[in-house]
Amino acid sequence: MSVKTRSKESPEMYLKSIYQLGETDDLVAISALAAHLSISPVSATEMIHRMVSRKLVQHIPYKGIRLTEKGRKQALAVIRRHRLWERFLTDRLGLPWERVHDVACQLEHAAGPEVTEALAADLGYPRKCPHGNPIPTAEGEMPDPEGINLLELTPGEMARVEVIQPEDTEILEHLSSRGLALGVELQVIEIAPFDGPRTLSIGDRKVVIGKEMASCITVQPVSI
Amino acid sequence: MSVKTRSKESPEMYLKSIYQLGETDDLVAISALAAHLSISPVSATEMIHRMVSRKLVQHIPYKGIRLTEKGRKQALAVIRRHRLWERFLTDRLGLPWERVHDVACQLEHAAGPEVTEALAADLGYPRKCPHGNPIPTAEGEMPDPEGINLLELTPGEMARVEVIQPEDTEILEHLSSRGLALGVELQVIEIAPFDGPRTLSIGDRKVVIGKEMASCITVQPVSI
DNA sequence: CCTTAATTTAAGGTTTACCTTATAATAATC
DNA sequence: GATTATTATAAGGTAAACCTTAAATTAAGG
Repeated sequence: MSVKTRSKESPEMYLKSIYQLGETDDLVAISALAAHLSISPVSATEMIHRMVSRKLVQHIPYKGIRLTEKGRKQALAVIRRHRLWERFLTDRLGLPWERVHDVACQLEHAAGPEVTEALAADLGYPRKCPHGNPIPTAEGEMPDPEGINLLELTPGEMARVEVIQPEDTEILEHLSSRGLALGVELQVIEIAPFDGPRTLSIGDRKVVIGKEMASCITVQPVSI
Repeated sequence: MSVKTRSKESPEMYLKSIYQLGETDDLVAISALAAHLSISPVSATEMIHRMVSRKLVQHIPYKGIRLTEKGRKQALAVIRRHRLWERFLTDRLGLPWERVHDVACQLEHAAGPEVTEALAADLGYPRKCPHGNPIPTAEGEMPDPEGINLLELTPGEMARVEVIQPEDTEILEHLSSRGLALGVELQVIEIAPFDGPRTLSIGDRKVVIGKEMASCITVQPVSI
């Protein structure tokens, strides 16, 4: 038996965040990272220094940070565990997909490769998490995401929901309550002037969602 | 997103230990607790103070400690989660029972009641962990253990293995490699003089195990 | 009763991961 | 080139859990 405080947890959160933020920008600003993790930039800088000394990230002062290959591998391992646990929670335990993120955040730090791969096997090697995000492979590769942003659709176009990005349960429940879910087919009815809120047709109802929200949804256009 | 260090982990380990040690003795010596957790008695005392202020344990100076009702409930909740995860790891992921304890130790801290009960349901509300220990109920009751200690058997008696207590993987693999496993039937062939090592007949082989080891095994006598 | 052993308290230290406030350095823009 | 905003560093603090060493207290046995 041993107690010892788990020290890998925080760095793993950082790795995940840096990876995610790094998908859009090559160099991630520490201030952006701090905001994403809801911590002060000073604390983030401190931690980055520790992670630099562990060769997990590369820091270009006044420019930003970037994962090293080692850091990238670790980040993908954490993301893999996270998304596999999410699948487990929905597929095996029947929890609603809107609510599995937070639990998976706890579980993701507690499972070595042996358990992770056994879990993946049990789940039938799923390729996507319940929100539609691709699950990194055991070899540390992130499959290319498919689809386009909902914002890119023009009125009249139809599409199938591929990814619902937000991690916040409240937001997801909001979207879910309006019929938005993975695989659902929708049609853009109208875009308010000046690139404003979208009016969508989902099933037999009309739903209006703001630009902010719409940008978090990835879709696959389908021919009418 | 939030980082913040998980502070419930250590107290939960203490609760588990105190519960386990409290099964044999009403009052648990802090030194015994410290030894069980591999920490210094001074550190243990410190933590006990914190737990007393949270009304989890009762401390009678120079005598020992005891769980309060609140502490007992929490301890049983942790043990329930632990044993359910163990069952999950063996039953669903196919990991060997000798090796699931450590992983379960990580998972036990990461699951609220919702997840725990969904897990219990998925597993079919098992009543015992893979080592034969009873799983506390969701209501916070610990089922009475059945069986007697292997030490109590006399030569010639036959019995079925009910519980294999040790948590150490090495020890468990040692026992496993000699054919000892839950449900296995054995017969006591001989007890060395002065209450010494036992020679057991398991299947078609003879196995000698020391008193220490034997005391960790609970059996159910079966008529010949 | 007195000594020994166990227990507790005190004092000071460590690590991790956070915080704030303030100053210094750099980048970007006017 | 000077100003502004961002970024970094410095300094000092907090909290949880651990550590050691040393002194004080209490229990228990001869």
